[in-house]
Amino acid sequence: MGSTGSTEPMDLDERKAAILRAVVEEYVETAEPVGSQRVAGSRKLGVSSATVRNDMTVLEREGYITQPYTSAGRIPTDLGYRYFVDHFTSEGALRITQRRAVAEFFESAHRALEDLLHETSQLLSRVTDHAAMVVGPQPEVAQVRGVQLVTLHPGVVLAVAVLSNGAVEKYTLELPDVLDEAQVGAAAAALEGQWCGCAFNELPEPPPSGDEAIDRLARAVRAAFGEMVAEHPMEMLYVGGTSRLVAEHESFATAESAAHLLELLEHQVVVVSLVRNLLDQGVNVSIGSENEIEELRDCAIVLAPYRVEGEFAGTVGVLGPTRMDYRRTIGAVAAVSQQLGRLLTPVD
Amino acid sequence: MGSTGSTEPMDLDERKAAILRAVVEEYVETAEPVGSQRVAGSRKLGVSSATVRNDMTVLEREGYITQPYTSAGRIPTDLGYRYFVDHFTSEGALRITQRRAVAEFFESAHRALEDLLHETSQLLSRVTDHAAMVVGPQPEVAQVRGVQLVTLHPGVVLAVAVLSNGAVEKYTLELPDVLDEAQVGAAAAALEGQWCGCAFNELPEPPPSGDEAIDRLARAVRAAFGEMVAEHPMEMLYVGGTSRLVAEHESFATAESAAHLLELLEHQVVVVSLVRNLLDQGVNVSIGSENEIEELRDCAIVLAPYRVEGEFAGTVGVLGPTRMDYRRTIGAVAAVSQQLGRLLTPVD
DNA sequence: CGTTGGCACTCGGTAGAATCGAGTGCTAAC
DNA sequence: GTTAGCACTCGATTCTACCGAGTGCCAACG
Repeated sequence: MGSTGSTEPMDLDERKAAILRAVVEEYVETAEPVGSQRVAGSRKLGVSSATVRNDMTVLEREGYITQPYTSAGRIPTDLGYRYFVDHFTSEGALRITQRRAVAEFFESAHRALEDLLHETSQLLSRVTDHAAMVVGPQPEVAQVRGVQLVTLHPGVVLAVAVLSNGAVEKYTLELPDVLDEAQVGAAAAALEGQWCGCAFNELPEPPPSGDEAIDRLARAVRAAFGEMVAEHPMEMLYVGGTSRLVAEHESFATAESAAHLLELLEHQVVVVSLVRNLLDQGVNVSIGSENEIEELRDCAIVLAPYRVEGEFAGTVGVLGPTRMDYRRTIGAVAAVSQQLGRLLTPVD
Repeated sequence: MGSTGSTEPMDLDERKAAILRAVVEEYVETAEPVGSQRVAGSRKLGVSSATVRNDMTVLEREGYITQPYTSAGRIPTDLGYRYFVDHFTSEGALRITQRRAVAEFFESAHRALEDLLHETSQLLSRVTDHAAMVVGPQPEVAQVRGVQLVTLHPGVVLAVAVLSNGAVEKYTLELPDVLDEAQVGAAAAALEGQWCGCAFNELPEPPPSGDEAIDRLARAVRAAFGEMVAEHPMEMLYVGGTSRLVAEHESFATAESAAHLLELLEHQVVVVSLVRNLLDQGVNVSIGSENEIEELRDCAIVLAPYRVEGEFAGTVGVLGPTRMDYRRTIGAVAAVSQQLGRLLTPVD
């Protein structure tokens, strides 16, 4: 377990690592600064509290733990949590009840994609006791399977694209021309013919037909879809269990910070790109000050991508206080991401 | 103003009404129990604090105000707020800046329906400083304008219905049969032909074709859509500005209650039916204990339906503490509902 | 030299006492 | 019916004393 040998700066001798581990676990459980006695007593280290104290001063000097005020117990720093996550977290632990909850959920899951993802976020939140996020599959890489244009009112056309991942993209267009049904139908047929099988983020120019009004419509549709792809990172974001953020507020500095978090989570664009950035760097757990966003200074984020047919499809994750049970959380996030990917992979 | 004459139990003589009004306004502003001096002083009642005290004991006996403990100032009861809302709220007041914010928002609004409603909820939240809800147009009453069936994988078909209000309903079907493109297309054409123009909640039985597999698919689609309508009250709910709930937590008993509210707001079904119930009874403002739901005991709900082409289409509303500025809130909700309805009404 | 027991010291948290003051109810006079 | 005066109430604030978990350091020990 305690990795020995390497001269990496992030390395501690075995006993110090065990002490750090004890501090983290104890603090996560009790939310109170943990003293040397508690560590020496409840853990089978076989050393006295004085020895633990000595090691603790070293751990503090190295930045793994800190004391909230002189002569109080120690609490982990972000660096301490980081060490814990990197070293003591390999076997994700998950209570049986939780594991069963996840399994049951995915057994009986039978819904539209949006509902499924939404409820997945609630499941993950329930299992981890933290706020949960689910980023839906990227529609960009999905292929177009159908195009439909519907006249809602004269001069107003709704463009609908059905994608291979089950998502439906749509855009309401207001047109300069008023087209009759036949013209709209012709445009739809032309687009569908050309776009079926194409990736949604690379739609080719529609072929010119005889009719200028039809072509104008077709080009408008393409422009609208192109803009959708470009503008938003269009992945849908589902957030569940935000109430846990405020229930956890003991762990946060003020109630205000919880409010800030809630506000942050309402900005899909921000969250989606945050998640994407982290994952691009290969990060699965981001702790406190490792986050660049100020509001997340007291938070930890645990992410796991899910795969469909071997391809990266989306991400599930959790947002909670740095003082969280990382083993359980990581285990739960991993389990859910895996099951979700499995469920979304067509069976045949 | 102070309605005179009628023998309704809910009636107060003019001065008592003025005192009640002062208590509400003062308490809403300061969040502190208001005493007789403050009322006598800051208001031009022309009576002494002793007189105010006498009236206050009456108001308390009648249940309009209460004191949190002996010999403290008075705070309004739910009944007191109710009287205030019913009598002093007729002319909705709205600050110029807010009114402009609403106007600007709806000037530049150009989005898909979902995005629009979502952002409307955020607007309303910003303007009122409370959590805001927007219930989307009911898809049931909308007419079908297009039907499409798309084979996602062999044996898995996505059924899509485009509705006249711009909404798109979809359902993923898993089939016993594996159909080829021609068969799926035939089924889609049959359904589209028969359903176009029909209300989404009253889709007729598809006509039998020659092919049993096609008919099975068509019936499955109808069953799926029928189930969607029956199961959920399918109106989409958009909630914005939940962070205000916890920012307001001074007004709520505990931080827990804020957590409960957040959880409640995540259950679309509950909220939608709550809103519907209130509105069915012609209620626009529901205060504290008037709500049947326990969690809303400290909350007030302010609602306003919006109309499209004269028809009831949906609802916008606000959820905040009972201690809110009702005049401003009611004004804002009314303004937003009106503008939203106007925007959704086709121009020509 | 690493480990351990002993000990003086620190400092947040809690409990209790004293105080303050806004506000009330009541009574008597206007 | 209204008002001034007055004794009284009670939450909020401040101050004090005290407790005790926990530390850092030192001297002794194997």
